[in-house]
Amino acid sequence: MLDIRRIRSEPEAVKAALARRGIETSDVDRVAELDERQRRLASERDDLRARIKGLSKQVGMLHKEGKADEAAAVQAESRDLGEQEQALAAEAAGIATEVRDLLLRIPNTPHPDAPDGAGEAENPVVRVVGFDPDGYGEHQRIPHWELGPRYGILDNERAVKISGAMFTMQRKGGATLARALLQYAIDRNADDFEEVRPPTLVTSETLTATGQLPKFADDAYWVERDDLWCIPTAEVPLTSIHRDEILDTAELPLRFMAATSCYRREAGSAGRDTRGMLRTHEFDKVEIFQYATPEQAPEELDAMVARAEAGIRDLGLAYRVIEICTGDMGQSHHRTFDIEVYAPGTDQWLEVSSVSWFGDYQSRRGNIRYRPGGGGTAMVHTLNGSALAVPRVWAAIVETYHRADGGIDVPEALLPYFRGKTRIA
RNA sequence: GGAGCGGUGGCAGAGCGGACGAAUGCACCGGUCUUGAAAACCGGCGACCCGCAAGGGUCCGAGGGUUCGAAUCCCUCCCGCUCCGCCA
Repeated sequence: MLDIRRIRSEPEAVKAALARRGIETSDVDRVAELDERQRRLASERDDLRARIKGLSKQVGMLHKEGKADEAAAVQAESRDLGEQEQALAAEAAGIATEVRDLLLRIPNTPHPDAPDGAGEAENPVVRVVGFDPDGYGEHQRIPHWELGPRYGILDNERAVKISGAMFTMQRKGGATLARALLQYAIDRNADDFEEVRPPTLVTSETLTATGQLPKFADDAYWVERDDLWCIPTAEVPLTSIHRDEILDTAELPLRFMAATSCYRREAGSAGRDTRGMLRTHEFDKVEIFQYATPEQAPEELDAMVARAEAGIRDLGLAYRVIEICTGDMGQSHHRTFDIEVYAPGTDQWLEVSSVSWFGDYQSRRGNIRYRPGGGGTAMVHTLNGSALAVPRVWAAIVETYHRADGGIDVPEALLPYFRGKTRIA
């Protein structure tokens, strides 16, 4: 959520920033106009309320002095004002709600350094690491959706029987691999991030704080009977850990990580990437997250990208880092870097991590504050990123580590999690 | 799910229709004293909105209602605790 004061004081700058996303910005004007009206009404209401308070005190005093008829006259006057006051209050409250509803739907402004672009195709590649297009053998050019069934480590036919399209099931070494990747990602970030096992069913308030609601309700699974939502990412519960709290500035940055299942309806992409593990309704991911001061945020963003990157690199996979351009950014994002792993069998760069700085967009929604020096409170900044999202890394490993003579090796970094085995299959 | 009790400032906790944004204690900040610290004493100390300011307003779990006036009374909901029921 953008700061209403910023919209008041520099509406044109806000609109210019939003326009870089290629979106229509008339809502900003609408908000400014409604806000102005709301404040005027609220101010009139405040004056009335102050008069009523004064009159009420008089009534109390007059009663004590035994002047009952004078008191009755004042009461009558106050009652009239009360009716006016209620009408004004109702109107102001209605407009305030309207302003908030609009604000919740206006996306974050991109960071000045975020690259301009109309969409995905214009995301600049920041660096490519470990990639040699000619460095792969024929045996590595087989997609994981063929290798998986061949070695009995991926059984999507039965997953579909159990849960329907776009659900997957790993078995044997494939299941071990999926779990090992989570453990691996947790272990290598445990130096700086507190491990959390958060709830994965959350309330609407929680899903609103991070930005999925109200605009993207169709993308999430909803448990209607209890009005709870399945999290699309651990970002959601982690961000709300300190919702409606004022954080101790000395403790910032405050870092958390969690391995959870993530649930996505993929409503807009039915029929796309339906094979294998490229796009699934349910998958596991280790998320790293932090609350930081605005001063700390830029370097923490770089540090989180470096962590996510190192996790992929140390698995022996080729990857590239891209920066997300203004036209491709998520609603809540201020600045974002993605890491894409190279999967030789499918011959694709697969997004396996997205690391973002949200500014105070989420913390304003969630009312998460700290006390900067010099008094008062301010919104903290939030940052998060996938340390490792399992399915696509799984796919890249299975394809990359397929041996010419058959079988799939365990990447060296994962050996500690394979109970002495050196083969996934 | 049923019954009972409860939700007040960073924490504990009083207030139960009128001058209450709210006693008191702890914590915290500043000062006096001290070589320094502790103790003691003095002072300060919630968040938010509008306003250049003076000042005004909102907030006692949330939302409605009663009243001239609600932290205080009534209703609904949410959360917590205790007991019962059910149950990995």
